[in-house]
Amino acid sequence: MALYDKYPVAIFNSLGKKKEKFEPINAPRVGLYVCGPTVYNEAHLGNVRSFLTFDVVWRYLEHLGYKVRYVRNITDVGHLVSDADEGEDKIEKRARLEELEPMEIVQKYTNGFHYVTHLFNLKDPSIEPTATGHIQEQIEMVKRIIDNGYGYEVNGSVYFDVKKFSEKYDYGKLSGRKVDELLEQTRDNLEGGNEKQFFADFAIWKGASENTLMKWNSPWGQGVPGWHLECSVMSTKYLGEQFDIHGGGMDLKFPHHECEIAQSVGADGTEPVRYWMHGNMLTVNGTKMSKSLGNSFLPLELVAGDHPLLDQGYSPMTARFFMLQANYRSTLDFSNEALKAAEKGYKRLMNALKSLNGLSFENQGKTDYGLDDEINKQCEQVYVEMSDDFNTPKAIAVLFELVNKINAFENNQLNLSSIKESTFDTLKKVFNSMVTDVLGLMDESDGESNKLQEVMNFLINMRDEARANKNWELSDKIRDDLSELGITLNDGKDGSSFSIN
RNA sequence: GGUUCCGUGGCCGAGUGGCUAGGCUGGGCUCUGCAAAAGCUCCUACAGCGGUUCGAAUCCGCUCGGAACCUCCA
Repeated sequence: MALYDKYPVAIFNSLGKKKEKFEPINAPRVGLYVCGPTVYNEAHLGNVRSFLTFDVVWRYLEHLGYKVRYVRNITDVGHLVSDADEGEDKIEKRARLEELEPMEIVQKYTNGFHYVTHLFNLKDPSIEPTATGHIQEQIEMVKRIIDNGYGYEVNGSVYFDVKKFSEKYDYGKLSGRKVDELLEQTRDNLEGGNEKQFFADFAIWKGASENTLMKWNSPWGQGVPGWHLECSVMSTKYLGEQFDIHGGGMDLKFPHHECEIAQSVGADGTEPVRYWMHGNMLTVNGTKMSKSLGNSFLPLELVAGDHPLLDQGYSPMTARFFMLQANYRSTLDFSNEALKAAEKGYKRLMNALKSLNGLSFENQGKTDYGLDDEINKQCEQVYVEMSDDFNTPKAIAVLFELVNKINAFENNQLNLSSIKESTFDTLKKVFNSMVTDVLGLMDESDGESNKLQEVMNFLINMRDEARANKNWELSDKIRDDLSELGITLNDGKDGSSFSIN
Protein backbone atom coordinates (compact mmCIF):
# COMPACT_ATOMS: atom_id res chain seq x y z
CA MET A 1 0.00 0.00 0.00
CA ALA A 2 1.46 3.28 -1.06
CA LEU A 3 1.63 6.12 1.42
CA TYR A 4 -0.70 8.16 -0.75
CA ASP A 5 -3.37 5.51 -0.31
CA LYS A 6 -2.87 5.45 3.42
CA TYR A 7 -2.92 9.22 3.74
CA PRO A 8 -5.08 10.52 0.88
CA VAL A 9 -4.39 14.13 0.07
CA ALA A 10 -7.03 16.83 0.06
CA ILE A 11 -6.33 20.03 -1.82
CA PHE A 12 -8.10 23.35 -1.47
CA ASN A 13 -9.09 24.05 -5.04
CA SER A 14 -9.37 27.74 -5.83
CA LEU A 15 -11.79 26.68 -8.53
CA GLY A 16 -14.80 26.00 -6.35
CA LYS A 17 -13.12 27.24 -3.19
CA LYS A 18 -13.26 24.07 -1.21
CA LYS A 19 -11.10 21.14 -0.26
CA GLU A 20 -11.31 18.21 -2.62
CA LYS A 21 -9.85 14.75 -2.54
CA PHE A 22 -6.78 14.73 -4.74
CA GLU A 23 -7.12 12.23 -7.56
CA PRO A 24 -4.37 12.45 -10.16
CA ILE A 25 -5.30 11.84 -13.78
CA ASN A 26 -2.63 9.16 -14.15
CA ALA A 27 -1.58 8.07 -10.68
CA PRO A 28 1.08 7.62 -9.53
CA ARG A 29 2.17 10.29 -12.00
CA VAL A 30 1.37 13.87 -11.06
CA GLY A 31 1.79 17.02 -13.14
CA LEU A 32 2.53 20.21 -11.24
CA TYR A 33 2.94 23.58 -12.90
CA VAL A 34 3.91 26.75 -11.05
CA CYS A 35 4.26 30.23 -12.49
CA GLY A 36 7.88 31.19 -12.05
CA PRO A 37 9.48 34.61 -11.90
CA THR A 38 9.84 37.28 -14.52
CA VAL A 39 13.59 37.71 -14.48
CA TYR A 40 13.89 41.45 -14.78
CA ASN A 41 15.12 42.07 -11.23
CA GLU A 42 15.92 40.33 -7.97
CA ALA A 43 13.47 38.15 -6.09
CA HIS A 44 12.53 39.31 -2.61
CA LEU A 45 11.36 37.38 0.40
CA GLY A 46 7.71 37.66 -0.56
CA ASN A 47 8.46 35.97 -3.86
CA VAL A 48 10.23 33.20 -2.04
CA ARG A 49 7.14 32.31 -0.06
CA SER A 50 5.19 31.12 -3.09
CA PHE A 51 7.96 28.99 -4.42
CA LEU A 52 8.49 27.56 -0.96
CA THR A 53 4.83 26.60 -0.75
CA PHE A 54 5.03 24.54 -3.91
CA ASP A 55 8.44 23.19 -3.04
CA VAL A 56 6.81 21.57 -0.01
CA VAL A 57 3.83 20.44 -2.07
CA TRP A 58 6.20 18.75 -4.46
CA ARG A 59 8.34 17.24 -1.71
CA TYR A 60 5.34 15.87 0.14
CA LEU A 61 3.70 14.36 -2.92
CA GLU A 62 6.98 12.69 -3.82
CA HIS A 63 7.35 11.48 -0.26
CA LEU A 64 3.93 9.86 -0.47
CA GLY A 65 5.08 7.92 -3.50
CA TYR A 66 3.78 10.02 -6.38
CA LYS A 67 6.02 10.52 -9.37
CA VAL A 68 5.78 14.25 -9.86
CA ARG A 69 6.86 16.24 -12.88
CA TYR A 70 7.28 19.75 -11.57
CA VAL A 71 7.42 22.46 -14.21
CA ARG A 72 8.26 26.00 -13.17
CA ASN A 73 8.82 28.48 -15.91
CA ILE A 74 11.11 31.44 -16.33
CA THR A 75 9.40 34.40 -17.93
CA ASP A 76 12.00 36.05 -20.12
CA VAL A 77 9.86 37.91 -22.60
CA GLY A 78 6.35 39.20 -23.08
CA HIS A 79 5.75 40.61 -19.63
CA LEU A 80 5.04 44.26 -20.14
CA VAL A 81 5.50 47.20 -17.84
CA SER A 82 2.40 48.93 -16.52
CA ASP A 83 -0.67 48.19 -18.57
CA ALA A 84 -0.60 44.57 -19.61
CA ASP A 85 -0.95 45.27 -23.30
CA GLU A 86 0.44 48.73 -23.79
CA GLY A 87 3.72 49.11 -21.96
CA GLU A 88 7.28 48.27 -22.77
CA ASP A 89 8.62 44.80 -22.11
CA LYS A 90 9.92 44.61 -18.54
CA ILE A 91 13.12 42.92 -19.52
CA GLU A 92 13.78 45.20 -22.42
CA LYS A 93 13.22 48.22 -20.24
CA ARG A 94 15.66 46.89 -17.68
CA ALA A 95 18.16 46.13 -20.41
CA ARG A 96 18.08 49.75 -21.52
CA LEU A 97 18.52 50.93 -17.93
CA GLU A 98 21.48 48.68 -17.30
CA GLU A 99 22.80 49.07 -20.86
CA LEU A 100 22.88 45.34 -21.44
CA GLU A 101 21.46 42.92 -23.97
CA PRO A 102 18.00 41.72 -22.88
CA MET A 103 19.36 38.21 -22.73
CA GLU A 104 22.12 39.40 -20.40
CA ILE A 105 19.40 40.68 -18.09
CA VAL A 106 17.62 37.37 -18.35
CA GLN A 107 20.77 35.45 -17.54
CA LYS A 108 21.77 37.74 -14.70
CA TYR A 109 18.48 37.56 -12.87
CA THR A 110 17.90 33.91 -13.65
CA ASN A 111 21.22 33.22 -11.97
CA GLY A 112 20.16 35.43 -9.09
CA PHE A 113 16.87 33.59 -8.79
CA HIS A 114 18.61 30.25 -8.69
CA TYR A 115 20.97 31.53 -6.05
CA VAL A 116 17.96 32.45 -3.93
CA THR A 117 16.14 29.16 -4.45
CA HIS A 118 19.25 27.25 -3.45
CA LEU A 119 19.76 29.48 -0.44
CA PHE A 120 16.34 28.49 0.85
CA ASN A 121 16.86 24.86 -0.08
CA LEU A 122 14.19 24.83 -2.79
CA LYS A 123 14.63 21.85 -5.05
CA ASP A 124 15.26 22.54 -8.70
CA PRO A 125 12.16 21.74 -10.77
CA SER A 126 11.99 18.84 -13.20
CA ILE A 127 11.73 21.24 -16.10
CA GLU A 128 12.34 24.98 -16.10
CA PRO A 129 11.22 26.16 -19.51
CA THR A 130 11.54 29.69 -20.82
CA ALA A 131 9.13 31.73 -22.89
CA THR A 132 11.75 32.58 -25.49
CA GLY A 133 12.47 28.89 -25.93
CA HIS A 134 8.85 28.26 -26.93
CA ILE A 135 8.07 31.02 -29.41
CA GLN A 136 7.09 28.57 -32.13
CA GLU A 137 4.68 26.71 -29.87
CA GLN A 138 3.16 30.00 -28.78
CA ILE A 139 2.61 31.04 -32.36
CA GLU A 140 0.93 27.71 -32.99
CA MET A 141 -1.37 28.22 -30.06
CA VAL A 142 -2.32 31.69 -31.25
CA LYS A 143 -3.21 30.14 -34.60
CA ARG A 144 -5.44 27.55 -32.97
CA ILE A 145 -7.19 30.25 -30.96
CA ILE A 146 -7.78 32.27 -34.13
CA ASP A 147 -8.97 29.18 -36.00
CA ASN A 148 -11.49 28.52 -33.28
CA GLY A 149 -12.78 32.06 -33.55
CA TYR A 150 -11.52 33.34 -30.22
CA GLY A 151 -8.76 35.58 -31.50
CA TYR A 152 -8.64 38.56 -33.82
CA GLU A 153 -5.80 40.48 -35.39
CA VAL A 154 -5.39 44.23 -35.29
CA ASN A 155 -2.30 45.98 -36.70
CA GLY A 156 0.00 43.01 -36.22
CA SER A 157 -1.27 42.17 -32.76
CA VAL A 158 -3.65 39.39 -31.87
CA TYR A 159 -6.15 39.68 -29.04
CA PHE A 160 -8.21 37.13 -27.26
CA ASP A 161 -11.92 37.73 -27.75
CA VAL A 162 -13.26 37.51 -24.22
CA LYS A 163 -16.82 38.41 -25.18
CA LYS A 164 -17.01 35.71 -27.81
CA PHE A 165 -15.44 33.22 -25.44
CA SER A 166 -17.87 34.02 -22.67
CA GLU A 167 -20.83 33.26 -24.90
CA LYS A 168 -19.94 29.60 -24.62
CA TYR A 169 -17.68 29.39 -21.59
CA ASP A 170 -17.49 30.91 -18.18
CA TYR A 171 -14.73 33.50 -18.29
CA GLY A 172 -14.08 34.57 -14.70
CA LYS A 173 -15.02 31.39 -12.92
CA LEU A 174 -11.66 31.06 -11.22
CA SER A 175 -11.52 34.58 -9.86
CA GLY A 176 -15.24 35.01 -9.37
CA ARG A 177 -15.66 37.71 -11.94
CA LYS A 178 -18.48 38.25 -14.36
CA VAL A 179 -17.80 39.56 -17.84
CA ASP A 180 -20.88 41.79 -17.80
CA GLU A 181 -19.68 43.49 -14.67
CA LEU A 182 -16.02 43.70 -15.59
CA LEU A 183 -16.41 46.98 -17.40
CA GLU A 184 -18.07 48.87 -14.56
CA GLN A 185 -15.85 47.23 -11.99
CA THR A 186 -12.66 48.72 -13.22
CA ARG A 187 -11.53 51.94 -11.68
CA ASP A 188 -9.98 53.31 -14.84
CA ASN A 189 -11.65 51.72 -17.75
CA LEU A 190 -10.97 54.53 -20.14
CA GLU A 191 -7.49 53.65 -21.30
CA GLY A 192 -7.26 55.65 -24.48
CA GLY A 193 -6.26 54.60 -27.96
CA ASN A 194 -6.97 50.95 -27.56
CA GLU A 195 -6.89 48.37 -30.32
CA LYS A 196 -9.00 45.98 -28.30
CA GLN A 197 -12.61 45.45 -29.18
CA PHE A 198 -13.53 44.90 -25.59
CA PHE A 199 -11.47 46.20 -22.76
CA ALA A 200 -11.22 42.78 -21.06
CA ASP A 201 -9.66 41.29 -24.18
CA PHE A 202 -5.97 40.55 -23.77
CA ALA A 203 -3.03 40.29 -26.11
CA ILE A 204 -1.87 36.83 -27.11
CA TRP A 205 0.55 38.24 -29.69
CA LYS A 206 1.86 41.77 -29.53
CA GLY A 207 3.27 43.46 -32.60
CA ALA A 208 6.69 45.03 -32.06
CA SER A 209 7.79 48.47 -33.14
CA GLU A 210 10.88 49.18 -35.26
CA ASN A 211 13.30 49.87 -32.46
CA THR A 212 12.23 47.00 -30.23
CA LEU A 213 15.09 44.68 -29.40
CA MET A 214 13.13 41.56 -28.57
CA LYS A 215 10.92 40.35 -31.41
CA TRP A 216 10.25 37.29 -33.48
CA ASN A 217 8.72 36.61 -36.88
CA SER A 218 5.14 35.45 -36.98
CA PRO A 219 2.25 35.26 -39.44
CA TRP A 220 1.20 38.67 -38.09
CA GLY A 221 4.57 40.30 -38.47
CA GLN A 222 7.35 40.75 -35.95
CA GLY A 223 6.35 40.75 -32.32
CA VAL A 224 6.32 39.02 -28.95
CA PRO A 225 3.95 36.52 -27.37
CA GLY A 226 1.46 37.76 -24.79
CA TRP A 227 2.42 37.24 -21.20
CA HIS A 228 -0.32 34.78 -20.30
CA LEU A 229 0.37 32.59 -23.29
CA GLU A 230 3.67 31.04 -22.26
CA CYS A 231 2.17 29.28 -19.26
CA SER A 232 -0.63 27.75 -21.31
CA VAL A 233 1.81 26.62 -23.96
CA MET A 234 4.46 25.19 -21.71
CA SER A 235 2.11 23.47 -19.29
CA THR A 236 0.36 21.85 -22.26
CA LYS A 237 3.61 20.83 -23.87
CA TYR A 238 5.14 19.18 -20.81
CA LEU A 239 2.13 18.11 -18.77
CA GLY A 240 -0.61 17.61 -21.34
CA GLU A 241 -3.77 19.43 -22.33
CA GLN A 242 -5.13 18.62 -18.93
CA PHE A 243 -2.93 18.21 -15.89
CA ASP A 244 -3.26 17.92 -12.13
CA ILE A 245 -2.09 20.96 -10.19
CA HIS A 246 -1.37 24.54 -11.16
CA GLY A 247 0.04 26.83 -8.53
CA GLY A 248 1.00 30.43 -8.13
CA GLY A 249 0.57 33.50 -5.97
CA MET A 250 -2.84 34.88 -5.13
CA ASP A 251 -2.09 37.95 -7.19
CA LEU A 252 -1.84 35.87 -10.35
CA LYS A 253 -5.36 34.54 -10.07
CA PHE A 254 -6.70 37.42 -12.09
CA PRO A 255 -6.07 38.10 -14.82
CA HIS A 256 -3.16 35.74 -15.44
CA HIS A 257 -4.66 32.38 -14.52
CA GLU A 258 -8.09 33.30 -15.77
CA CYS A 259 -6.49 34.04 -19.12
CA GLU A 260 -4.61 30.76 -19.08
CA ILE A 261 -7.87 28.87 -18.76
CA ALA A 262 -9.43 30.89 -21.58
CA GLN A 263 -6.46 30.30 -23.86
CA SER A 264 -6.31 26.55 -23.29
CA VAL A 265 -10.04 26.11 -23.68
CA GLY A 266 -10.07 28.48 -26.64
CA ALA A 267 -7.22 26.66 -28.40
CA ASP A 268 -7.87 23.02 -27.53
CA GLY A 269 -11.31 22.91 -25.98
CA THR A 270 -9.89 21.38 -22.85
CA GLU A 271 -10.15 22.59 -19.29
CA PRO A 272 -6.42 22.67 -18.50
CA VAL A 273 -6.19 22.31 -14.74
CA ARG A 274 -7.81 19.98 -12.23
CA TYR A 275 -6.64 21.68 -9.02
CA TRP A 276 -5.75 25.35 -8.80
CA MET A 277 -3.70 26.32 -5.77
CA HIS A 278 -2.95 29.88 -4.71
CA GLY A 279 -0.51 30.94 -2.05
CA ASN A 280 -1.15 34.04 -0.01
CA MET A 281 1.04 37.08 0.44
CA LEU A 282 3.78 37.93 2.86
CA THR A 283 2.87 41.18 4.57
CA VAL A 284 4.64 43.84 6.55
CA ASN A 285 2.52 45.66 9.11
CA GLY A 286 -0.50 44.14 7.43
CA THR A 287 0.40 45.37 3.95
CA LYS A 288 1.60 43.24 1.09
CA MET A 289 5.34 43.11 0.73
CA SER A 290 6.25 44.73 -2.55
CA LYS A 291 9.08 46.67 -4.03
CA SER A 292 7.03 49.69 -4.92
CA LEU A 293 6.11 50.21 -1.25
CA GLY A 294 9.71 49.85 -0.16
CA ASN A 295 8.77 47.28 2.44
CA SER A 296 10.45 44.32 0.83
CA PHE A 297 13.91 43.01 1.34
CA LEU A 298 16.24 40.73 -0.52
CA PRO A 299 17.45 37.39 0.78
CA LEU A 300 20.96 38.70 1.29
CA GLU A 301 19.62 41.61 3.29
CA LEU A 302 17.72 39.11 5.40
CA VAL A 303 20.82 37.08 6.12
CA ALA A 304 22.96 40.12 6.86
CA GLY A 305 20.24 41.99 8.71
CA ASP A 306 21.13 44.88 6.45
CA HIS A 307 17.78 46.62 6.08
CA PRO A 308 15.84 49.20 8.14
CA LEU A 309 13.12 46.63 8.75
CA LEU A 310 15.50 44.12 10.26
CA ASP A 311 16.90 44.23 13.80
CA GLN A 312 19.38 41.49 13.02
CA GLY A 313 20.23 38.87 10.42
CA TYR A 314 18.20 35.70 10.11
CA SER A 315 19.40 32.52 8.53
CA PRO A 316 17.64 31.16 5.43
CA MET A 317 16.39 28.14 7.35
CA THR A 318 14.96 30.38 10.04
CA ALA A 319 12.99 32.18 7.34
CA ARG A 320 11.94 28.90 5.79
CA PHE A 321 10.72 27.59 9.13
CA PHE A 322 9.00 30.90 9.85
CA MET A 323 7.02 30.70 6.63
CA LEU A 324 6.10 27.05 7.13
CA GLN A 325 4.65 27.85 10.53
CA ALA A 326 1.81 29.63 8.76
CA ASN A 327 -0.73 28.13 6.40
CA TYR A 328 0.08 28.87 2.79
CA ARG A 329 -3.43 30.23 2.22
CA SER A 330 -3.15 32.83 4.98
CA THR A 331 -1.30 36.07 4.79
CA LEU A 332 1.77 35.96 6.95
CA ASP A 333 2.91 39.10 8.68
CA PHE A 334 6.59 39.75 8.92
CA SER A 335 8.06 41.10 12.13
CA ASN A 336 11.37 40.84 13.93
CA GLU A 337 9.64 39.40 16.98
CA ALA A 338 8.06 36.64 14.94
CA LEU A 339 11.30 35.83 13.19
CA LYS A 340 13.21 35.70 16.45
CA ALA A 341 10.63 33.30 17.84
CA ALA A 342 10.97 31.21 14.70
CA GLU A 343 14.73 31.18 15.05
CA LYS A 344 14.49 29.63 18.50
CA GLY A 345 11.82 27.19 17.44
CA TYR A 346 13.84 26.12 14.43
CA LYS A 347 16.92 25.48 16.56
CA ARG A 348 14.88 23.50 19.04
CA LEU A 349 13.55 21.33 16.25
CA MET A 350 16.98 20.74 14.74
CA ASN A 351 18.57 19.98 18.11
CA ALA A 352 15.92 17.36 18.70
CA LEU A 353 16.68 15.89 15.28
CA LYS A 354 20.34 15.67 16.17
CA SER A 355 19.53 14.10 19.54
CA LEU A 356 17.21 11.58 17.96
CA ASN A 357 19.83 10.43 15.51
CA GLY A 358 22.31 10.07 18.34
CA LEU A 359 19.99 7.75 20.24
CA SER A 360 20.20 4.03 19.77
CA PHE A 361 17.78 1.44 20.97
CA GLU A 362 19.62 -0.79 23.40
CA ASN A 363 17.25 -3.29 24.89
CA GLN A 364 13.56 -3.80 25.32
CA GLY A 365 12.35 -3.07 28.83
CA LYS A 366 8.89 -3.07 30.27
CA THR A 367 6.69 -1.43 27.66
CA ASP A 368 4.80 1.71 28.58
CA TYR A 369 1.85 1.15 26.30
CA GLY A 370 0.42 4.60 26.88
CA LEU A 371 3.62 6.29 25.76
CA ASP A 372 4.22 3.82 22.95
CA ASP A 373 0.76 4.38 21.59
CA GLU A 374 1.02 8.15 21.88
CA ILE A 375 4.20 8.28 19.85
CA ASN A 376 2.78 6.06 17.13
CA LYS A 377 -0.33 8.19 16.93
CA GLN A 378 1.65 11.40 16.70
CA CYS A 379 3.78 9.95 13.92
CA GLU A 380 0.62 9.19 11.97
CA GLN A 381 -0.86 12.55 12.82
CA VAL A 382 1.98 14.34 11.03
CA TYR A 383 0.88 12.68 7.81
CA VAL A 384 -2.78 13.36 8.46
CA GLU A 385 -2.05 17.06 8.82
CA MET A 386 0.19 17.23 5.77
CA SER A 387 -2.39 15.41 3.70
CA ASP A 388 -4.98 17.94 4.78
CA ASP A 389 -4.09 20.54 2.18
CA PHE A 390 -0.42 20.60 3.18
CA ASN A 391 -1.09 21.96 6.64
CA THR A 392 2.52 22.60 7.61
CA PRO A 393 1.73 24.57 10.80
CA LYS A 394 -0.29 21.72 12.24
CA ALA A 395 2.28 19.17 11.16
CA ILE A 396 4.99 21.22 12.84
CA ALA A 397 2.88 21.45 16.01
CA VAL A 398 2.75 17.64 16.12
CA LEU A 399 6.47 17.43 15.46
CA PHE A 400 7.05 19.64 18.49
CA GLU A 401 5.06 17.23 20.61
CA LEU A 402 7.49 14.60 19.42
CA VAL A 403 10.37 16.94 20.26
CA ASN A 404 9.28 16.78 23.90
CA LYS A 405 9.49 12.99 23.82
CA ILE A 406 12.84 12.97 22.05
CA ASN A 407 14.38 15.42 24.52
CA ALA A 408 13.03 13.44 27.43
CA PHE A 409 14.62 10.27 26.02
CA GLU A 410 17.85 12.14 25.44
CA ASN A 411 17.98 13.34 29.04
CA ASN A 412 16.74 10.09 30.56
CA GLN A 413 13.57 11.75 31.76
CA LEU A 414 11.77 9.08 29.82
CA ASN A 415 13.15 5.61 29.35
CA LEU A 416 13.80 4.68 25.74
CA SER A 417 13.50 1.02 26.52
CA SER A 418 9.92 1.57 27.60
CA ILE A 419 8.77 1.85 24.00
CA LYS A 420 8.92 -0.86 21.37
CA GLU A 421 11.87 -0.97 19.03
CA SER A 422 9.51 -0.73 16.06
CA THR A 423 8.06 2.46 17.53
CA PHE A 424 11.50 3.93 17.90
CA ASP A 425 12.25 3.06 14.27
CA THR A 426 9.02 4.69 13.15
CA LEU A 427 9.77 7.79 15.17
CA LYS A 428 13.23 8.06 13.70
CA LYS A 429 12.02 7.53 10.16
CA VAL A 430 9.03 9.86 10.31
CA PHE A 431 10.79 12.65 12.17
CA ASN A 432 13.79 12.59 9.88
CA SER A 433 11.90 12.42 6.63
CA MET A 434 9.36 15.05 7.62
CA VAL A 435 11.87 17.59 8.85
CA THR A 436 14.50 17.01 6.20
CA ASP A 437 12.81 15.68 3.07
CA VAL A 438 9.35 17.20 3.29
CA LEU A 439 9.78 20.47 5.16
CA GLY A 440 13.22 20.74 3.61
CA LEU A 441 14.93 22.06 6.73
CA MET A 442 18.68 21.68 6.81
CA ASP A 443 20.93 21.75 9.82
CA GLU A 444 22.85 24.96 9.32
CA SER A 445 25.29 24.21 12.09
CA ASP A 446 26.74 21.42 9.97
CA GLY A 447 30.14 22.14 8.62
CA GLU A 448 31.88 22.39 11.96
CA SER A 449 35.31 21.20 11.09
CA ASN A 450 37.01 18.24 12.70
CA LYS A 451 39.66 20.56 14.02
CA LEU A 452 37.07 22.60 15.86
CA GLN A 453 35.57 19.42 17.26
CA GLU A 454 39.00 18.36 18.48
CA VAL A 455 39.73 21.70 20.07
CA MET A 456 36.36 21.69 21.77
CA ASN A 457 36.93 18.20 23.10
CA PHE A 458 40.20 19.40 24.50
CA LEU A 459 38.55 22.33 26.27
CA ILE A 460 35.68 20.23 27.53
CA ASN A 461 38.10 17.66 28.94
CA MET A 462 40.13 20.38 30.58
CA ARG A 463 37.02 21.80 32.15
CA ASP A 464 35.86 18.39 33.30
CA GLU A 465 39.11 18.00 35.14
CA ALA A 466 38.66 21.38 36.77
CA ARG A 467 35.11 20.47 37.73
CA ALA A 468 36.24 17.16 39.18
CA ASN A 469 38.62 19.15 41.37
CA LYS A 470 35.82 21.57 42.21
CA ASN A 471 37.84 24.32 40.60
CA TRP A 472 34.69 26.29 39.75
CA GLU A 473 36.67 29.43 39.02
CA LEU A 474 38.44 27.84 36.07
CA SER A 475 35.52 25.75 34.83
CA ASP A 476 33.21 28.77 34.81
CA LYS A 477 35.83 30.89 33.08
CA ILE A 478 36.07 28.37 30.27
CA ARG A 479 32.31 28.29 29.90
CA ASP A 480 31.89 32.06 30.13
CA ASP A 481 34.69 32.84 27.71
CA LEU A 482 33.34 30.36 25.19
CA SER A 483 29.91 31.86 25.65
CA GLU A 484 31.30 35.24 24.68
CA LEU A 485 32.61 33.66 21.51
CA GLY A 486 29.10 32.40 20.78
CA ILE A 487 29.67 28.82 21.85
CA THR A 488 27.36 27.43 24.51
CA LEU A 489 28.34 24.50 26.70
CA ASN A 490 25.60 22.21 27.92
CA ASP A 491 26.37 19.88 30.78
CA GLY A 492 24.47 16.63 30.42
CA LYS A 493 24.42 13.33 32.22
CA ASP A 494 26.83 11.84 29.69
CA GLY A 495 29.25 14.73 29.63
CA SER A 496 29.16 18.17 28.07
CA SER A 497 28.27 19.12 24.54
CA PHE A 498 28.52 22.41 22.73
CA SER A 499 26.44 24.37 20.28
CA ILE A 500 27.33 27.34 18.16
CA ASN A 501 24.87 30.22 18.22
C1' G B 1 -16.98 51.97 -6.87
C1' G B 2 -17.03 46.27 -7.76
C1' U B 3 -15.28 41.33 -6.06
C1' U B 4 -13.08 38.52 -2.21
C1' C B 5 -10.78 37.67 2.38
C1' C B 6 -9.41 38.59 7.41
C1' G B 7 -9.91 40.44 12.77
C1' U B 8 -7.78 34.48 18.10
C1' G B 9 -4.19 34.90 24.62
C1' G B 10 1.99 39.58 25.92
C1' C B 11 3.80 38.39 20.38
C1' C B 12 3.45 35.00 16.01
C1' G B 13 0.06 31.53 14.43
C1' A B 14 -3.41 26.78 13.96
C1' G B 15 -8.38 25.65 14.57
C1' U B 16 -15.43 25.78 10.63
C1' G B 17 -20.48 23.41 16.15
C1' G B 18 -19.29 20.29 21.85
C1' C B 19 -12.56 17.75 23.33
C1' U B 20 -6.08 19.73 22.66
C1' A B 21 -3.05 23.52 18.76
C1' G B 22 2.09 24.65 18.46
C1' G B 23 6.31 28.21 18.70
C1' C B 24 8.25 32.55 21.36
C1' U B 25 7.85 35.43 26.03
C1' G B 26 6.75 35.60 31.49
C1' G B 27 5.91 32.82 36.51
C1' G B 28 6.63 28.09 39.40
C1' C B 29 8.85 23.18 40.15
C1' U B 30 12.49 19.09 39.02
C1' C B 31 17.48 18.22 37.50
C1' U B 32 22.47 20.82 38.14
C1' G B 33 28.44 22.77 42.13
C1' C B 34 26.26 27.11 39.76
C1' A B 35 24.33 28.08 35.01
C1' A B 36 22.44 26.54 30.41
C1' A B 37 19.69 22.87 28.17
C1' A B 38 15.75 19.60 29.07
C1' G B 39 11.17 17.72 31.40
C1' C B 40 6.73 19.02 34.12
C1' U B 41 3.47 23.05 35.19
C1' C B 42 0.76 27.98 35.43
C1' C B 43 -0.92 32.47 32.89
C1' U B 44 -6.47 29.88 28.88
C1' A B 45 -7.96 34.05 24.05
C1' C B 46 -11.37 34.20 20.16
C1' A B 47 -13.18 42.74 17.39
C1' G B 48 -18.36 44.58 19.03
C1' C B 49 -23.67 43.80 19.03
C1' G B 50 -27.75 40.66 17.91
C1' G B 51 -29.62 35.86 16.05
C1' U B 52 -29.81 30.23 15.02
C1' U B 53 -28.72 25.98 18.39
C1' C B 54 -29.25 21.82 24.01
C1' G B 55 -24.35 23.96 22.83
C1' A B 56 -20.53 28.85 18.63
C1' A B 57 -14.08 31.36 18.11
C1' U B 58 -16.46 28.08 14.52
C1' C B 59 -23.18 29.08 11.24
C1' C B 60 -26.39 33.78 9.97
C1' G B 61 -27.10 39.29 10.18
C1' C B 62 -25.43 44.12 11.31
C1' U B 63 -21.48 47.51 13.07
C1' C B 64 -16.40 48.79 13.52
C1' G B 65 -11.34 47.91 11.87
C1' G B 66 -7.71 45.91 8.29
C1' A B 67 -6.10 43.66 3.67
C1' A B 68 -5.92 41.63 -1.39
C1' C B 69 -7.64 41.66 -6.42
C1' C B 70 -10.04 44.74 -10.32
C1' U B 71 -3.20 47.78 -13.34
C1' C B 72 2.94 44.86 -13.23
C1' C B 73 3.53 41.86 -8.93
C1' A B 74 4.59 35.30 -5.78
